Amino acid sequence: MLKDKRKTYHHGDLRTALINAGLIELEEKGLESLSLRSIAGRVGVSHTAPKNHFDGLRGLLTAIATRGFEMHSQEMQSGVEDQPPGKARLHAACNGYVRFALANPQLFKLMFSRTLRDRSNPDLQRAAWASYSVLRNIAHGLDWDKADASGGPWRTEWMLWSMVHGYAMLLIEGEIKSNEDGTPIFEAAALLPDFDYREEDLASMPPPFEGQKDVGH
Amino acid sequence: MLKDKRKTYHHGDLRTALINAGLIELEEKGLESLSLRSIAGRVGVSHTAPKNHFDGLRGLLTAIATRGFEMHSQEMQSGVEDQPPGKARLHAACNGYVRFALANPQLFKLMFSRTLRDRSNPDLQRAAWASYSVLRNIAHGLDWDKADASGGPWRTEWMLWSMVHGYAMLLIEGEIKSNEDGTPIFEAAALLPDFDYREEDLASMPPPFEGQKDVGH
DNA sequence: CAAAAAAATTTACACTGGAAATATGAAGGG
DNA sequence: CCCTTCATATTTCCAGTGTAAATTTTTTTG
Repeated sequence: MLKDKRKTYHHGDLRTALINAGLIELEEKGLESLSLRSIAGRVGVSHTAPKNHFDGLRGLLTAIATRGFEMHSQEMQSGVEDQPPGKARLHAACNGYVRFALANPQLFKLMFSRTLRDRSNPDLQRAAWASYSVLRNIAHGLDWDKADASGGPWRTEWMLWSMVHGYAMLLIEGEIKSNEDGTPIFEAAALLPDFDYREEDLASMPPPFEGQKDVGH
Repeated sequence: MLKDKRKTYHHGDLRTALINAGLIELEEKGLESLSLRSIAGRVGVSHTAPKNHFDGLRGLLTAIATRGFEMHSQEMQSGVEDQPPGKARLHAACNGYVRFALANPQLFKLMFSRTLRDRSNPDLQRAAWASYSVLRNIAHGLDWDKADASGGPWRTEWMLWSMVHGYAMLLIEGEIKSNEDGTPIFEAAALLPDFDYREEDLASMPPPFEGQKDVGH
């Protein structure tokens, strides 16, 4: 009765236990020195036990990254829903993007590391796309000063994404200095150009990266 | 006479040989699977030989990153000098920033990895500052639509840096898709807001991150 | 030419992730 | 109830990794 795992299996729900332990170890030890053995050890199983649930370390990292994208989506979405449609939501989404990165720096870096995770994993792709869509859906209504000029509709969302992602990265890596409590000196939204905002339909938007229709590169 | 190393030392200039070999191995094997032993092996020395010239793997990576920032500066500077002062130079610098990152993705990631290099190294700091200064000096003349509003003078340069850095990162990691030849679909400059440009003096600008005066955090 | 210092090697150690064979325990069928 | 089957976890082993200490080799210095 001490250990009440309600699972029917051998030892319990090792899969999610490993992901949870991985999330903790990740921020504790850092992405670089994270080890499969220490994650397994934290759960109390041998270092080869994860093999039954994940395709090696890479597979576990992929699952952790997937969880990360789900958290990322939620962090942005929660801030967005409080705000009225328009510029306020855009600002909330951008601030949420950066807030998540600063709260989970190692996880954030893992999520965007091409080599450490398995990008062909469908769950990961779904979660990553959902996360990006929060930003994308809000960005679509924007009418940007140069929007009619050179490029297709991707230009505005890539510009937004680049800005907010770069700001998060530079803050995490300590290149841009932040307040003593870790919060950025400028909110992400303070770096944005002063967009005009207009509502439009979302129909004719192509995907911004290899996701959805384009799944599997 | 076959091996004409004009150095007076024991085996030659092992220090720069290791850096050069490291640069090659880095892009060949990738930042994650780079190994001190394989770098040393490529030069033809034992894996503990680097100890005499660098403070462990971290020291070698720091030296490689330093070299990277020097290359980065040059890549931006070369593009800038051809252009007339003003917006053209800004665009050239931004394009150079991203061009370098795409040409040396692993090196670029190393340069901005807080944990892999030793940020307290003075040579690294100097080189990183010089690289950033190219962008910074050009950014200073910009009068941005919200420049008078919330923040100090850092806001414009951080916005520029974030945008261009994020774009580079997302391209490198394959999140934003590029042309078949690897070049980006949009030049970095095409993502910039339409700045007004005015000349001003550079006197009252505080440093944008822990560099220069602030050396050593 | 000898002493001192620098540079590189050898050896050993504590780690890592992965593969293969083995043990454990739960589920399903007679 | 027992027996088989199969998923799960462990044990053992292996090729790597970076680092430290002692040792050898070479260069520089006096």
